[in-house]
Amino acid sequence: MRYEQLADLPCSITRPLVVLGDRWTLLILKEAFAGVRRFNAFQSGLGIPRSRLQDRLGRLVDHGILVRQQAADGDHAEYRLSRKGHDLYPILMAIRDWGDAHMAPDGPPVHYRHRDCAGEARVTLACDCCGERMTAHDVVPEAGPGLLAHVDAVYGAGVDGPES
Amino acid sequence: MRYEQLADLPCSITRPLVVLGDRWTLLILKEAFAGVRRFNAFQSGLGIPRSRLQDRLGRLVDHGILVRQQAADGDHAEYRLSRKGHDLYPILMAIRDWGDAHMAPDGPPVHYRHRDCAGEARVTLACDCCGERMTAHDVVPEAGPGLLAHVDAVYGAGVDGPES
DNA sequence: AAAGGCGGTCTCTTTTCGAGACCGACGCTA
DNA sequence: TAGCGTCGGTCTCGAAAAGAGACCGCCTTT
Repeated sequence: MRYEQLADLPCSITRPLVVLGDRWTLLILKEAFAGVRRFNAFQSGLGIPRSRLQDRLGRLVDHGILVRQQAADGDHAEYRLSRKGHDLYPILMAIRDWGDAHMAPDGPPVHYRHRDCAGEARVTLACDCCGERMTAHDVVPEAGPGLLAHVDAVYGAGVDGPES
Repeated sequence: MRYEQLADLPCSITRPLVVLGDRWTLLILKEAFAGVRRFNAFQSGLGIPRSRLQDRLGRLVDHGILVRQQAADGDHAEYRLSRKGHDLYPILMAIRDWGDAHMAPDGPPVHYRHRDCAGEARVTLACDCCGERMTAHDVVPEAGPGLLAHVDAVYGAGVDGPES
């Protein structure tokens, strides 16, 4: 039970990872972005055990990342990305960038091209104010409102901190 | 043994995930980017079992993501990010962006500010040719050199495909 | 000599995973 | 209408991984 408690920490990296950080979840989402929607297609595409897939799809639906519905034409089930799930795409592209750079000795297996353009999709880290490109060295962490709310919730609002 | 075999697939999302896709690995790296270098600091910072931490640090060192060395001043061990490890930062920032957007009801717990600037670090997906911002809908996958090399390796070079 | 910090190991129990059989519902087709 | 294939989904069971916590040798400090 210790691991799940990490989701309560006031950290926007930790909280998603409690949901996404396991063997299969991000691979399932990768398939979803590739257009896969059906249970059996996920299963055969990844080789994931059926019971595991069932569990992971359920969790993603519970978190509002996938939406389960009946297909319009037939009557089989469909798992589609919600808006929230769709927003995960930059994460997968960031992983791909790293994979292309460090785990693809023969060059990228797949180009992710811009529709009707010679270019390719790339993830960049930049300042949303001045637009300058950034690396980890340029980043300074600073407490935000979510942290203060967390402190209030844990130690009670109206006090300065855990001194009592 | 099935899961590890995914690392052989010609996919730059799958291959990194076989290394990074488990409960703790990305959390350990998050700590590393926060400046943590010592075994006990990782352990107490995350609450990870010591044996688990030992295993994960070893794997990250094996993959050249962390480098283990003796500290300059004292004689304790130090785990530092290599260049390859440093390049993982956009992945963590992409996760954070999503966490801030979808799992931080009270606002971001932490701002990741640009040094000496009011702005904040943001991940964006854009075309490396025309610079236009992109989403999953704008991306068209296309076979790259790594895929062809993989086909050659599996089916033998000099043939057109798996027809033999 | 005692105490405490360090990275690291070992053991034991619980949890999760993997493989594959199995299920009912539905749609074909003979 | 009986047989067959496909669909999403469930169940069982042995194997692998995770969690906890004690334990270790080494070193420094007191």
